[in-house]
Amino acid sequence: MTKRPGSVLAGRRRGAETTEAILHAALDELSRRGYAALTMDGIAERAGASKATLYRRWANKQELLLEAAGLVIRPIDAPDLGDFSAELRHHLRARLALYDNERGRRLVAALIGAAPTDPDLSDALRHWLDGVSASTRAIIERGQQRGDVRLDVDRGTIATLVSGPMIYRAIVEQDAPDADLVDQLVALVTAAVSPR
Amino acid sequence: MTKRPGSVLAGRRRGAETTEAILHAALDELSRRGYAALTMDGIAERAGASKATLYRRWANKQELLLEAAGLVIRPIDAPDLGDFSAELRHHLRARLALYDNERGRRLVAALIGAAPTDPDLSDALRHWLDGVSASTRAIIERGQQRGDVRLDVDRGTIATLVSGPMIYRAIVEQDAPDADLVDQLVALVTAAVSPR
Amino acid sequence: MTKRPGSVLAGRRRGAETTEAILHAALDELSRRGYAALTMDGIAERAGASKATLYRRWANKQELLLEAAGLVIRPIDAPDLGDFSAELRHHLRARLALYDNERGRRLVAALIGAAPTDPDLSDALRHWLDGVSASTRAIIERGQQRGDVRLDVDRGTIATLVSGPMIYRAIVEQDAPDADLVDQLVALVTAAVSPR
Amino acid sequence: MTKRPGSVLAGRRRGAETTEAILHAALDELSRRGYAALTMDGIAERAGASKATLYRRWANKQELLLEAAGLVIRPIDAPDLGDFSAELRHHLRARLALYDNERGRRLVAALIGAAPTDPDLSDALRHWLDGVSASTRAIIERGQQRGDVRLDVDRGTIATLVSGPMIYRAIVEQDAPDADLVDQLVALVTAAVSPR
DNA sequence: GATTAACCGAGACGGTACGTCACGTCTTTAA
DNA sequence: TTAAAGACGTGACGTACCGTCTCGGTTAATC
Repeated sequence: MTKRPGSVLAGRRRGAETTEAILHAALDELSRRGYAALTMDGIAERAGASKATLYRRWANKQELLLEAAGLVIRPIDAPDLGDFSAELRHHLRARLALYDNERGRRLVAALIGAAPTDPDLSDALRHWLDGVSASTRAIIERGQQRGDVRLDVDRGTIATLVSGPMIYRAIVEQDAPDADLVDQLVALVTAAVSPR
Repeated sequence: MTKRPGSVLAGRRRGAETTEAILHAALDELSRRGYAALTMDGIAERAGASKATLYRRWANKQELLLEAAGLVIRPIDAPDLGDFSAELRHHLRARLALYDNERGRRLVAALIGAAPTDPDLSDALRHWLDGVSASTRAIIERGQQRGDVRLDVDRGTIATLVSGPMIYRAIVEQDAPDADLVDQLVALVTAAVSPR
Repeated sequence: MTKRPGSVLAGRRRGAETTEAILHAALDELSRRGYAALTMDGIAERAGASKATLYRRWANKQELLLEAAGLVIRPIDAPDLGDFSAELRHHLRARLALYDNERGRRLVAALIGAAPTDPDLSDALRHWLDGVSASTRAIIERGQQRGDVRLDVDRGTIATLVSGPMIYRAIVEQDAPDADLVDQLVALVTAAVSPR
Repeated sequence: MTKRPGSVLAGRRRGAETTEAILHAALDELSRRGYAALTMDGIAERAGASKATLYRRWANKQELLLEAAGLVIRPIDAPDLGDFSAELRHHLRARLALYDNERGRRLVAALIGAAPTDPDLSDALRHWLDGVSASTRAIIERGQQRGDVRLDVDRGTIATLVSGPMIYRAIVEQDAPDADLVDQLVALVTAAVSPR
């Protein structure tokens, strides 16, 4: 019997592992069977969890997917390398990792496809996006401070200009963007924004 | 018992008006209630048709949506205007119509989101895409023949470079791309591809 | 031009062969695939006719089935043989033909099963029944006139008494009533109704 | 992830009240609207349950109806009363309850009508039948042991002889068999099977 | 022999019920 | 207290059959 109410760690406590197992199960199901076949029952079964546990942690399917996506879609840094072209190339190459596998592409496609319908998803997508865009804008800004980049270019547009083709290649053309695309992109943008 | 014709043209013909009513009902529902709320029953009811009639024409929801999308997503021409920048600007501005309303953006987002899962949708998307890309490539080719555009630029990459930001703005940033974006895009690309 | 509205009979006549083909197709389908699988489309196809032709002749499925049943369920005569037992035996043996095959049993079962729901069917069933019952009652009446049968027996009850077990064996026990059952039935009834 | 019990008794139990509500709803619908108008949606709605719940318990409409029928069609006892005629009369009168209302007659008619098509239904019908027949045979056997009934009568045939007219009156003639029919039946059978 | 009206096969159509499946909620038992 | 198991209401899916309706084309009675 010996009830021990004072004990802080009463009850279960295994929560973190379960959460991770569920998130990975979700990503597994996504890459194996595709977005359309993603079901909460399927994720629960693969995770060895119960559906109630899923709903205890996330309000609905979208929220779970969103957090799972966060495991894959990580912020990408943009270190100061002293040269605009080098920085941009470095940054864009770092982005390739997300798209070089079917799972990543499916994940991003799913987010984009569902976003116009789901406000939460939409917000999250926009937030992730802002981060990515911020890196690019920072690179441009440093370039402008250095004198590598003309002062009259619009940083937001340039950010859109480099992000667009990456996602377009990955999601619409459904092919992995590669170093070659990055290089051409860097060359074109560099030519366009260089002073004179 | 009469002679058995077995002819190809026997029996009542499918009503073209019904088909159109259904397709428009689908687009209506899409723009009013969003992709997630799209139901075959809903479309049938709005069209004044029966669900059986829908399934007589299309094997499933995706196929119907696909054809409905075809009504909105039309090929965009790229006439010869004698000048690279002018042609590109004209072409990109023509594309804006698709994205300047919620319905068009939702439609394209839905297609992109569902494509990685559905092979038919994927094919259709790719086909539409090829058409759009072909227009852009033709503009670049004419520019190269005129001498407006350097000969060493990769036409496919340029096509991706201009298509990407348009869709990115519309679908990911969820905002209508406007004449301003087009102008900046044209300026940047022109600067990048101009000889010397 | 010469419009002649007065003319009553002009135009093609309905084909008797088609009607028969349809009725036989219905019976075919019934014996092959059972009542539950009976569909108007199926009957039409087997008959090489069109559904419209079926509905031109019969208002609905029940009516068609009813007429088809009439081909199988024929009135059974009860000739005067000069002896009550002989007449009853003769009559009941004549009834066996309807039940000695799966089709007949299914048909009667279908009629009986559907009758409580469908008033028309119910009427038709009752009409057929009255005929059968009338034969039995006539046999009993002749027996009473001859002195073979007691005058105080209720003819209707005796009719029910002999009809009941036949149908019961066929439809409920789902077995063909045979000469043996008839003989036992005749013996029992004869014993029960004989004078003294 | 916790220990996986895999135990047989885990999870929410099926509500017995729900099951009963559904069965009664089915019988309600049957007696109110008839067999042909019986729909799973209708039953679900009347029971305040969902269609999914119906299909969780029964594989299809037939199986549900079958179990519902079991609530109405109960085994009928045949106690030893020391006298053949009295026992037979008692037993047959007990059977009247099933047929003295529209619902019971419709139910039995539906079972009989559908049985030739559906093997499960057929088995169930036969099983119920065997029970009823067994009671009658037991009555006859006791009669034979007492000397009330001749030893050379076939018990099975007598059982058919008394069951047949009851059902015939109820289902084919579509009228409630009453005490009068029972009395006449008893009188006739007694006369037929009495020694001498 | 030409006209013409009804017939015919094919099959589309609006309805309605079927049986399935996933969502998100809930209850039960065990740890 | 937290978990797995799984029942539950809801509502969409895609299928099947009913009885009705066009559509061309055929056939037989009347002119």
